[in-house]
Amino acid sequence: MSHFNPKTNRKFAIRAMKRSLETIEYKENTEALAKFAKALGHPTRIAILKHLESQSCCFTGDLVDVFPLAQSTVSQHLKELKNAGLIQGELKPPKIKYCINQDNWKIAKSLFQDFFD
Amino acid sequence: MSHFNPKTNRKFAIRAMKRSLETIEYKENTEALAKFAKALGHPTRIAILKHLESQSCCFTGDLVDVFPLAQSTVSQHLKELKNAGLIQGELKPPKIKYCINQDNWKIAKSLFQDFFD
DNA sequence: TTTGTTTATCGCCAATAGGCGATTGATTTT
DNA sequence: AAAATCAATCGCCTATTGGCGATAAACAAA
Repeated sequence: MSHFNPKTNRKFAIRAMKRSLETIEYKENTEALAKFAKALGHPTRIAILKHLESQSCCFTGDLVDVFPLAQSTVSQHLKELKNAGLIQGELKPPKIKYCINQDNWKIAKSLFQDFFD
Repeated sequence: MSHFNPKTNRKFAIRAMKRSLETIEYKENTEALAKFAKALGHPTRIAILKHLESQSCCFTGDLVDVFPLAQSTVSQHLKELKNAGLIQGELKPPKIKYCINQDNWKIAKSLFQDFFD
């Protein structure tokens, strides 16, 4: 089936257009995995997590010293890792000690494992 | 150490400001892992890869039928997966058959494995 | 109470991502 | 040669990301 576009003087295919306004239904693990992956999708955040793994825990300020980034930028990355559930902050006033969230870390680990067979 | 801001009538801390215009040096694997993770950071792309795993291979059109997304949108996701090296396209004119790129898949798998201990 | 220390948040900006319809280009089929 | 099929790309739009400096908020220390 085709139609004619007088403006361009060309044929064009009729296509059934779609709109994803009907929010897509994914299998449950799909979105969880994508969320973890997205949080890991920046080299600075990978590096932060590696640092937390080796140090077990650390303060925001420690990371600011490690990376050539503004304090606000580091804080923003920490926020994203926290929102994804990969880390957690413990108040040690006036500092905050960040650690890997072991429960979610295990979940993420197994989601990636399953995904890659 | 602190200074005084006459505009706001407040003290403020002096902070050594940083600029990351000096492009950051990460360990090699860090950026590779982040790149893979970024490509996996969208549920549609996860779903596409799961589909490719189960079917071994498929055409763009098949995916357009599976997802309630426009053909151009699906094509865009495929492009990103291809750029990340996770899939590859084989010409079967006039179609294109997409498959998992097994070599890079193995690399990604081991990077994630190592990362999660 | 004031000062200093530490971290989060705000406002701004530029760049990227994600979605779409329309179009193009390649290739088969008729 | 003409028509149909298929996938990539273009242009457009909006939303999100990533960076920064400045400010605010919380608390310890003096």
